[in-house]
Amino acid sequence: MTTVSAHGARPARDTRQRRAVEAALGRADGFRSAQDIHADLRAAGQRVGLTTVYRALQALADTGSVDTLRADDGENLYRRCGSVSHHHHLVCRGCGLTVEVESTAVERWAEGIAARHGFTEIRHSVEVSGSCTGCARAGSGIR
Amino acid sequence: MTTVSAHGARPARDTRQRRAVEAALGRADGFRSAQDIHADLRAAGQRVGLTTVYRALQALADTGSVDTLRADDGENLYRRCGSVSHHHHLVCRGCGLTVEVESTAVERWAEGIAARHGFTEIRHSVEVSGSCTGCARAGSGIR
DNA sequence: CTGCATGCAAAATGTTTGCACTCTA
DNA sequence: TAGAGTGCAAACATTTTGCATGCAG
Repeated sequence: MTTVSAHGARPARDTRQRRAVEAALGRADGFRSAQDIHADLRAAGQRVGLTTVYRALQALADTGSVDTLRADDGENLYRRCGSVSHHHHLVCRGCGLTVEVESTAVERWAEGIAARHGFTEIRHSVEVSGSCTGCARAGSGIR
Repeated sequence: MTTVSAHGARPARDTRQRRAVEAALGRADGFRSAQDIHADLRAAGQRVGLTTVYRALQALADTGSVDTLRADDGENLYRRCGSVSHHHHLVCRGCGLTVEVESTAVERWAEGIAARHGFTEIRHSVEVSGSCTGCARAGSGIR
């Protein structure tokens, strides 16, 4: 990490495509990949380049206004998230339903073991996935 | 995922390249990517195809004899791990030094919140990274 | 008017697959 | 000897980059 100023990046210019990406992100409930967003926009008649979607999403992530998550297959997923504070996700592998969960317990645990091993500049990622009630009932057509 | 029998896959045939990959994995301390292993072998004079390395690593992962981890940039990392039981990793972003940590606390937390939200078939991934004492001192030439 | 933003095409990455050949069991 | 394992090349999928053009500020 070379002098990265997390969160607060510069404002970013206000363009049609930028707004479109944000809107699409707002419309979605769960996490969406750049490609998903691109398809959504295209389906909605909005013409925005894939490259731009990637750049917009990246910019939003830098700002801290969207949450990032890496799917099991390596795809990057984004989601406009409600709480600004640090939190983790509980995602349904069946339908993508996402619940934001908070846990000072885990945070502390991470800090703790890291410190115990002499590590500094801690960063952690915690993802919990499963099958939500609906999908479990549907017979786990789980990914 | 279609009918995957986690862990105990079939024995796998004993070949030179298979052994080479396992050996390379054993030589390394931290996590290594398929490409890394391939380079290591090649450097050691061992001639093994990249494809084979990928396949061998995948096979080992299926067996459960190696740990898998996804790097920040999406690369898949592997490591021959000591404990067979479930555990997480504390990785140094500077040098790759890895410490295996166990935590029934986190396990329980994950199960708990998942259950609270009606989720079943829970799966979770927890990764903690930071800068180890050595690297911190060296002035965080952190990735 | 300045220069960040856009978008196309091309490049880069990491990983997988088709297929003929090799070698283990 | 049967069939798993190997390896090369080509296919793939996602993301990034070069560069000419467009538009916000």
